Amino acid sequence: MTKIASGLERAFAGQGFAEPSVEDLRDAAGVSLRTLYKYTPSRDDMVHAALEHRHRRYLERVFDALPADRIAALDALMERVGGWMETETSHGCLFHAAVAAAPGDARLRALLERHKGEVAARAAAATGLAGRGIDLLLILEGLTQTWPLHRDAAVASAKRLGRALVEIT
Amino acid sequence: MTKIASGLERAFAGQGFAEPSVEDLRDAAGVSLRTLYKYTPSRDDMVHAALEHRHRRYLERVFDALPADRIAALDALMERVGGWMETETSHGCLFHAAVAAAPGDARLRALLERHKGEVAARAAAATGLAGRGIDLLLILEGLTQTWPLHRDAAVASAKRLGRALVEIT
DNA sequence: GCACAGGTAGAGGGATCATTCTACATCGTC
DNA sequence: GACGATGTAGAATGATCCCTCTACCTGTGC
Repeated sequence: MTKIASGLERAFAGQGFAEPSVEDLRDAAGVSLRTLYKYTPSRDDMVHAALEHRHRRYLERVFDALPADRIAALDALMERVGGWMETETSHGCLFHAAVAAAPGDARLRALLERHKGEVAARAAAATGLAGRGIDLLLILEGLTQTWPLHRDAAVASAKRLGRALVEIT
Repeated sequence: MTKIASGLERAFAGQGFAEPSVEDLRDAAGVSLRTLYKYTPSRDDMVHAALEHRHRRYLERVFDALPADRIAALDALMERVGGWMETETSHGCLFHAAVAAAPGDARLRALLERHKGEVAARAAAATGLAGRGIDLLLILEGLTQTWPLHRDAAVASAKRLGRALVEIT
């Protein structure tokens, strides 16, 4: 159920992965404990479901229908990530936070890898910078991490670095 | 006691912030529970002590005695961060991980802010790129986050972006 | 009108954990 | 060689948490 995943995502994004108890998660999901455990049979599964949901939402919101022009696409990309941070999360990347909270969970690590891989590929495709996926991912990661402290200045910095990357390509 | 802080740092870096029990932390610190609680009266204080210790070690290892030449300093900076990741942490930045684990802790957030501010200032000073602290911080954050997945390719990418930043300055 | 699939509310078990407290050992100093 | 400060070992406590289970409700197809 997407309503459950959506509620779980909101709870983890707002309170982190350690703090919310399963009863908090139940309230956020808006279902009973029994139903919650039916779709996500353990707390780890709740984390997983929340991240799967976020993955889809992130890709859609950040990469859909970017401008065709390369510079415009880069600028729009950075602005959308800034906008995502503004409305969706107060601090950093939820996938990295999840892995940091449970460093031993291989399933989570695989999900992180898949998420970042797809972000890099989509960024490279959207800007026509084939083979520069890692550079773009590095800028996006840097933006995501510095945004909470520097806000618009971080977005401006990411745009600057994006342009610089184009110039040396 | 620096021995306690050092052991705590090692435990949190290896197991994350949620997993290790206070008894695990006691073992890592190499003292008794009583002594541990004497110097760090709560588990939160243990986290704080570990991060203070890491802050000092990081600055020393990454920024001490960098080359005078700008490009050489930038390259060395990226390589040192890569080396730090290699030996000191398997995943991401410990300060961000700590804040992600306890999003409500204002003391932790202040420590993160201080740490990142000092990193940005030192990076700008070491490379003579005054006013470009945010750009450098963004690259360093991006490197730290992408290193676990891309290793040497992440370091190479950070060097490339550092050079590109110099070219447009 | 009824049976049933799937929902809610919420109490309870079993385990873990942070913190405190008691009892004993060690070591430097006079 | 005795004393006080400081350390160790580890049990006890009180709370929290994940997960299961019981008992009851609701809506839909026939």
